[in-house]
Amino acid sequence: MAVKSGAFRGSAPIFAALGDGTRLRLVARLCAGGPQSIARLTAGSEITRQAVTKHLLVLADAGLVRGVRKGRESRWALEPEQLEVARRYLDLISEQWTQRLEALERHLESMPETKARAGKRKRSPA
Amino acid sequence: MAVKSGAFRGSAPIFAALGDGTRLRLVARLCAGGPQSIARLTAGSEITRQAVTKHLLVLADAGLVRGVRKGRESRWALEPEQLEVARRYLDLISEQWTQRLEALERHLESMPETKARAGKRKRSPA
DNA sequence: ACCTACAGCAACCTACTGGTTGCATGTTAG
DNA sequence: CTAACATGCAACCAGTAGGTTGCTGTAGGT
Repeated sequence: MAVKSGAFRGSAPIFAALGDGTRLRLVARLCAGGPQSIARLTAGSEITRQAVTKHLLVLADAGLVRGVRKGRESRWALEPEQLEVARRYLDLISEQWTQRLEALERHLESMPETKARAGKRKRSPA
Repeated sequence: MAVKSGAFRGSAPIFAALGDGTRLRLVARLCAGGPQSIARLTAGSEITRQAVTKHLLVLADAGLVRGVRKGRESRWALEPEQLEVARRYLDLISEQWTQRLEALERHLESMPETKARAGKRKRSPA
């Protein structure tokens, strides 16, 4: 319920931004190496500087990253807030799922005699 | 470092699968409503049954969901393991980022006199 | 002043993605 | 047996995504 009501509205673009190997690598690099210029991020990568730029723009669009022009280079840094949003969303789903399981278990335990349909019980009660 | 070494190898496809609004809605529905048939998942959705099927297949490909044919219908259920993988990945990145920040702070505090470059100090030491 | 490195912009190409329609197949209820 | 239902499979289509090349602009070093 709670999961359906709006919390996820903004989450999909974040996941989509993280859903590309190259971009995920960029995020990891920015996380491990701190704010870096495009040229530095391109070095060691298999792709072109322009491709890196595009990916950074996608990440920025999702709010995962932010870049400021500093002199002749532009430094890009991780912006952890949206990352937290995604994390919270996954937490929410996980939690809701386990709640479902527990509720189901309780339900099954509360009516072993109600209809006494053999084969559906978890613990055969002697 | 740790974030670069392999942990993310399988994460990108998971994020990619979650990176679509329709699919995210499906996940939410499966989470809130439990295992359901395709027809039931299609009801209330704007798209075709076939589209739903395709999305389910994508989710299944990422290991997020699993479906078994039961009679004339096939019941699809959430598979929370891969969800956990994604969650752990985000945890890892977040943690690593805060560690970076703390290390940076310690570093700045440990050398206010080393070179004494004015304007970079956090607390002007009188 | 000049050369070089860093970056932005635009056009273009290929492949994949989300979605559709149409038809075939298996299953359950009468 | 037959009708209605739930799926599966295949072809097809438009739009977008990832990537490239080429050119322009601008900031720094010497």
